[in-house]
Amino acid sequence: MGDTRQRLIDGAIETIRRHGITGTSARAIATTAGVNQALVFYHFGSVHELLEVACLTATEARVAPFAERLAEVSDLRQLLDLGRRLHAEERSLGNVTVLAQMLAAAQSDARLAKATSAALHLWIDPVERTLDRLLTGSPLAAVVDTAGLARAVCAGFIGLELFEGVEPAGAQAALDALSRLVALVEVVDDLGPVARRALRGKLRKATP
Amino acid sequence: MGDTRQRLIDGAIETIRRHGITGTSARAIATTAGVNQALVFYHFGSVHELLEVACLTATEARVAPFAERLAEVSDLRQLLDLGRRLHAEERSLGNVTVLAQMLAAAQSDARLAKATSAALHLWIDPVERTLDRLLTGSPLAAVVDTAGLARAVCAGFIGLELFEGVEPAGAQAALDALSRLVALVEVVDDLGPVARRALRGKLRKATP
DNA sequence: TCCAGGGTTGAGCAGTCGCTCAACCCTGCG
DNA sequence: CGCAGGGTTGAGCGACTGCTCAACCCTGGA
Repeated sequence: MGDTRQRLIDGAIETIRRHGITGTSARAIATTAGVNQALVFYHFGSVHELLEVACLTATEARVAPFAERLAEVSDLRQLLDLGRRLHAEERSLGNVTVLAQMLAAAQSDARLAKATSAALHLWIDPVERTLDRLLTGSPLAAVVDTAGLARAVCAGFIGLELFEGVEPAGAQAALDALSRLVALVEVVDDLGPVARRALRGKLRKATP
Repeated sequence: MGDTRQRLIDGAIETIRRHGITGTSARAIATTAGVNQALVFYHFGSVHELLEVACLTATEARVAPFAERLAEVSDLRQLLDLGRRLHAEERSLGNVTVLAQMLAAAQSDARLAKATSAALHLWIDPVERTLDRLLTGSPLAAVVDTAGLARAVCAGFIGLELFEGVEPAGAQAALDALSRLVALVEVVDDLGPVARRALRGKLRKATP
């Protein structure tokens, strides 16, 4: 019966969400899971192990619907709008609270860092692949590093997730502003040879 | 004698940096400060209070050299390059570890959230003012919300700070990619009436 | 019917947490 | 000199931490 195991994973996710990493202990997890605290160690060996599994599980669940819709995205602006809608319409879909909290905890725990990195790439990799797809054939492809850009996009999302706790309105405003910025980039892409020549010239002399 | 008080603040900052929020207790802070643990409560009343002061102090110290150089920035690209250099040349200048960790902890503690928000604005506000200055007169000013954009920029920095622990190379790549993206935006700004008309048209039909 | 074994339980261990407190040192003022 | 008071100390409180363990329930096979 994997029932208790699953309840513990769900309990861990729920506990991190509601009380942060600092408020997440074996007993706290077991309580929200409605289960005896000794079962944490019977099923996972340690709280660390459970947290790792929980982080991966939570991230996988959040990434899934996002990755599906990524396939339908056909330009940069749609990509960002997708993120913005996910963030706005349903926090349980778009948010990355668990991952953000785990990243903070992983900062001082090498074992957690490895598993958290894996979860992080569940976000980075699909975004990077989508960027690769969108930018092939575009003059942007020559100058923009999709790997770096994907990391920047994910870092932004994670940072905004942390803002939510202390300044709820700020996250949405930031996403809106970004959405408009991306529209500008696309304009460059639309403008034809004159703009592209200017762009290349500018980048040549300005890029380090 | 404000000596002990200051040592405790420095100790708190150092402890958060080295061991994260989860590894930061009154005893741990006192130990790295070389001071008796009871002094935490004598000088600050509670660990919460000390953490709040430490977060504000650390953030102020990091913001100061950044804000100085902000005055010399004359376009968007220089702004991002400044952030990139600060991040690269000296972690103790550019990084925002303490703030990132406090934001994570504040997620589940309303009292911490207030002070952390204040520290957060030590970053957001100068960036927003600089963006306001850079964009006055530019056609970008009409479409880009500087408040939102400033939050997006800071969120990106904070997210990248968390990346550093689990994927050290990723942060720099992300900053490089962003720097190139901003160069594109400036190209739009340089291009004259044709591009601006296209830009306005695109934004009109695409902005929700 | 018995028994083996996965799953579960509450008690409890050693250690740490935030925090308090009486006792102390040291400096400066009357 | 005495003594008040800011600053400091180590001990210790109750609560909580990760984790262990013997005892238990329950189901399935012999």
